Amino acid sequence: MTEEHHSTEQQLIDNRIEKMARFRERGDEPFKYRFERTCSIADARAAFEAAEAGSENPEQVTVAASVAGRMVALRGQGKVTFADLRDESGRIQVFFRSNELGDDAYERLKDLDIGDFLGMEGEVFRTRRGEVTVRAVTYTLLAKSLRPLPEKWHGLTDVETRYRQRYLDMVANPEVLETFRRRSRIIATLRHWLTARGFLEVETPMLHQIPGGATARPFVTHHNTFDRDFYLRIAPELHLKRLLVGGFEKVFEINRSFRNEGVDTLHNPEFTMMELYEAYQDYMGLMDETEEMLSHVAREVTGGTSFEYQGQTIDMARPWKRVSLFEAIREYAGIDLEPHQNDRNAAAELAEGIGCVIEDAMGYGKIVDEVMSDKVKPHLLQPTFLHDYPLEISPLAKKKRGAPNLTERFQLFVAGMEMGNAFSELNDPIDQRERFMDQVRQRERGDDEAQYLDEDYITALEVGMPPAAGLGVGIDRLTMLLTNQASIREVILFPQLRTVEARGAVTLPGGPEAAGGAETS
RNA sequence: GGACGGGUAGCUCAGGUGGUAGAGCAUCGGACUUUUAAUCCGGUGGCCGUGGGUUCGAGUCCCACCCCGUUCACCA
Repeated sequence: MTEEHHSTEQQLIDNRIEKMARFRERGDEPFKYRFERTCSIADARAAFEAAEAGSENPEQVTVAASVAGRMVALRGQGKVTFADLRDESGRIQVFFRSNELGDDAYERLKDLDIGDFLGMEGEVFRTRRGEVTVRAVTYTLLAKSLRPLPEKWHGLTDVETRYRQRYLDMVANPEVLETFRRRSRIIATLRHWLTARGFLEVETPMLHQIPGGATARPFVTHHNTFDRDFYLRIAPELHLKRLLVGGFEKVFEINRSFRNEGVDTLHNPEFTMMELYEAYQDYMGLMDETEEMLSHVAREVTGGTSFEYQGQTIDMARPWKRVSLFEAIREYAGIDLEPHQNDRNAAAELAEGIGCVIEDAMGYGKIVDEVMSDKVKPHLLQPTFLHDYPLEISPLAKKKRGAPNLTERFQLFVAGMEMGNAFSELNDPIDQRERFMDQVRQRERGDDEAQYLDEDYITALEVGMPPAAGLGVGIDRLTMLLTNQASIREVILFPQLRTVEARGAVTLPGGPEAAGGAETS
């Protein structure tokens, strides 16, 4: 052995590079520029089957077709070779025969590998074994694949590789494509439903000077020429409501928010939210609309309102259960926190009595929230609205009519997951300032998730915002529900994982050392 | 951050009590003109996650660390 040590993987790659080089030596560029297909693979199959069905001699039917796709299997058998070709529409068997292609072209099949993209002109026919197949009249290599694909039978199961190299996951596990098609359809359906009802789709900043609209820790980033820090938004809420001040009456945004919190099966640092705001509406009216909208989406993407989620049957048919937060706590936790709104310690004692972990820093609102999360949420399998939340954990919601310690707020739960959050929007600037000040006091007491005072937002409310209701829906979780996935990472194309040292890693431009070096405009 | 499970060939996985690292698929060579997890014959291929330690000897035992998954805590 005179050569230096090569890994198995490198040997497999070297083989393919040599094959690629042979194409070049023959003057056949292994990475083509264009190929004229006459049809997709699914259409080729459909056209053939239609012709066959309409023929008196079905055995003799052939249909001409040019198709292209990735070769995903190869079965050589001497002077004939079978392969499987796949495009986005489906898979079809292709057939190469020595005496039809000629010896030279047939020999060159040896320089093809699984994973290569091929284009071919051929005749669709049915083999003796009954499989619809394209017989190649000519074929051409469209793009060479230089790395081996995962094994054909077991595919790719290693979750880490599936997430880090999603393209391999997609090639090896076609059902992954289906999950993300459905995600796209969920979003398209929502968008269509909203725009059809007069909602205007808008885009508001993701770089915020003051992170607001939610209780969460933000990511910090830095603008060089302004020489100041920005925060990646934790919610679009405050900007969307400024648009109601400005004169839009129905707006929505579907895009990413970022929260610098833990990662688990329900949380990714960047996630997609749909938020909508509707002037002259309140939270009860919005509950009706939420029901209508989401049951419509479920029907559009699953074919019905009833479907399986992780072994449970979920039924999204209207109407959905509506129960006040305190009633739900009485029902599922067996304690009544409602009478203790001015006695935080009594509430804490009751909560601890049923096994909840209550910290000293937690106020009444957080205790209620804790009990709900711990004892109520897991029971809410069928779509359920909990409504009327404590004031102190709802700083952007209007006080409930006739119950000023509560807010007109609801959350939607399905399959034990929080899916949505909504309220009658607080539009009294004096009240809003007080609520913000209360948050600021909580922050000063060490709660780093408490909200910041946003003076400009108060100014906007002072200009005047119409009564309105707003809703946020977690699109990733909605997608989990409607694709029967247990982890949020299965519905995010490129979920965030810890970085590992990449092979051939390069230093990124624009880093601290490179600052000022690269002029880009 | 804690607990539990995992990391062995390109992929999927085996490797009782420590003793030269295995299979299937893929790959390479050969046979084969209707196969489809094609078949048959032969071959190549390994920093056993990383770094220490114990030992004559470590994939295996000990310690630390890295990464992934589940879960608890926190959160949406």
